[in-house]
Amino acid sequence: MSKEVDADQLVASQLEAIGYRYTNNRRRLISILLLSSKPLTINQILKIEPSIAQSSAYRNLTTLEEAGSVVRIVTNDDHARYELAEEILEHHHHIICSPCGEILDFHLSESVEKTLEASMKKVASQLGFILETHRLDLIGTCNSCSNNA
Amino acid sequence: MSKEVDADQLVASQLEAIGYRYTNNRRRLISILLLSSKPLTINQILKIEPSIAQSSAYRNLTTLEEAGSVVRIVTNDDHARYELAEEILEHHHHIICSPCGEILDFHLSESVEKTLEASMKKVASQLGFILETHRLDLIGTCNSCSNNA
DNA sequence: TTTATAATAAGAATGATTCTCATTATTACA
DNA sequence: TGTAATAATGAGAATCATTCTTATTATAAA
Repeated sequence: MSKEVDADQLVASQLEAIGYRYTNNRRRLISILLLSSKPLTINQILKIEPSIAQSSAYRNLTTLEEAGSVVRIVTNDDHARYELAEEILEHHHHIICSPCGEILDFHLSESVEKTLEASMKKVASQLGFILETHRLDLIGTCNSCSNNA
Repeated sequence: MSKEVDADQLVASQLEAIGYRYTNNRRRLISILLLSSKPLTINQILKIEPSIAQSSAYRNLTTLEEAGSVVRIVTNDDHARYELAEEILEHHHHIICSPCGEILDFHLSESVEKTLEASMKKVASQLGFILETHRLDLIGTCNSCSNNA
């Protein structure tokens, strides 16, 4: 009962819920993201799977985002990156290398996460917001950028 | 001894440090950001001060970012926003309305902030990153978008 | 002042992303 | 099992925020 199978079924039902099909291109995109441990740019995805047309990749990743299967991440780097939604990957955060734009995932301990969540809930209600989710990004310089400096 | 004066002097020295001048356009941009309680898009800034050429606004905000006076914030909304750097505004976080892209600032209590910081330091060193800063964004729906839904 | 350099404004160029449209695949159902 | 209706695809055109170019103007140093 691999994680891959679960993800596949989940995505299938998420697409179906909004009247879309789980086509070969979409399966391929999900599988690429599943094998990657970090968010990927469109270019990185197309390098892995050159047979998908660029316009289809953009269109399908947008569709998968609407379905709630994929998340689009933008940073100051000018290429957006895509990764599987937290429903598939588990809740996590990003550490971003500001020189090269590379993004890695990490997890906070459950207790820190709980503390944070309580504070955020309070803040959101004070400001009249309905809270959907939160995002914690660490910004810094990765090992290889440090060495090439 | 207003905050405005302090900010002005700080920006002046930040620009000087990298060999740039604190011109009228740049003063105007800083003053607009100082009066705003939230990050602004280029369009919002130009609406407030239409006499600044769009290209100058982009160029100068980039210059001010290099100087460390201003921060550029990108979200999934496709207009970047600018606000004064934390050295001027104090450390804070953002709550973002996903329907309309609006961003408000908020603060976490010092104790929560401390807890977070300790965790982040650990994570960064484990991943071989030199940590610069962090960013916590709450994503949700603001009051007026809730009402118009 | 004169001279060198920085800043400005206008518009052109760039490039990621989105859109268009003709073609192909898939589903529903007769 | 075909056929109509609809969704997905791929190629390239279009869009639009941002950056670049260039000629001109302002500023600072000597």
